[in-house]
Amino acid sequence: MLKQETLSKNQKIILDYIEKVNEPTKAYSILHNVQKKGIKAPLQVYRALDRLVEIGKIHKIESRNAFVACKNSSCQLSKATAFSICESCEEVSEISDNKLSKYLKSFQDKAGMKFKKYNLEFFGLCKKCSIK
Amino acid sequence: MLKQETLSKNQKIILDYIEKVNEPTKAYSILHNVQKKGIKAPLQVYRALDRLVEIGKIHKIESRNAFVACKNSSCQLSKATAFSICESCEEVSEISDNKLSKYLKSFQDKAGMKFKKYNLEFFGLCKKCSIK
DNA sequence: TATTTAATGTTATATTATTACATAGTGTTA
DNA sequence: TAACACTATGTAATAATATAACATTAAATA
Ligand SMILES: [Zn+2]
Ligand SMILES: [Zn+2]
Ligand SMILES: [Zn+2]
Ligand SMILES: [Zn+2]
Repeated sequence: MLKQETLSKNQKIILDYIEKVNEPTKAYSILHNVQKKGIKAPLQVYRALDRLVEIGKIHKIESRNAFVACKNSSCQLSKATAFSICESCEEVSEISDNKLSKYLKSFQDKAGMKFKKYNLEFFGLCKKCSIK
Repeated sequence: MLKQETLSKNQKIILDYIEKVNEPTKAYSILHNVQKKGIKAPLQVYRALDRLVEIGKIHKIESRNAFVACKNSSCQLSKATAFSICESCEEVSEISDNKLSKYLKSFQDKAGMKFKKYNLEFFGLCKKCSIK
């Protein structure tokens, strides 16, 4: 049985906002920007974020404590994510590379640990920032 | 010219503690445990942590906001890190796999971004937790 | 309907991290 | 030595991120 696909009111409001801004967004910035829609407390934001991450609609950029909408048809429910992050302008893009994801999904730990998920973050300078 | 190798007093105290506990440790837990050594404020801990990360003596586990000592001869100064994390017991180990690091170091982004650093975190169940 | 599961609302609080400013040590060089 | 730069330190206050606890409501399902 699949996880529910229909979003609740708060979940919709928050996903809409994240998709609209189209760049990494932080929880409290989301909160400030959706207060006019009736969302008043951090917890309402964090609960929606948790759920949206769980169903793969958004991802958390761990090194930045920020959230982005998934650009990659929901990444098999958030199990395999990779991002490039510009250390100058903080632009983030989701990497969609079949070879890379195959390689990582099948990566076998020496200690025999079985992996269910991974998150990879690359850091560097984006094209714009590297010519500056 | 290489970054300075000699650690300051606070840096030594904090690195010693992290190496001793030998598991992911959080900043405020470090603070509580080194107060008897004269470290009184969060900032003293965070400053030392920043420096130790910079010189590759420790790494930050981004998804856990925790720090571990490097097990891998300093990871070329923190530029290329990979960890496995057990979602049940929270055990973390640093992955040392030549093929993996070669593959990731040479990974070429489609947008032409040049990477200088990466961090990879795998999640799953460790051996102990998977037989439970 | 009765039950249970998911979502919401609200207040308070915990946890993680930084700003700002003052001071002290260390090495370099004029 | 004096002036300077640089690194590290000390301290207080506060910002930013995230969760606990508890009450209520809505939706799903048996
Ligand atoms: Zn995705
Ligand atoms: Zn950039
Ligand atoms: Zn290392
Ligand atoms: Zn485990």
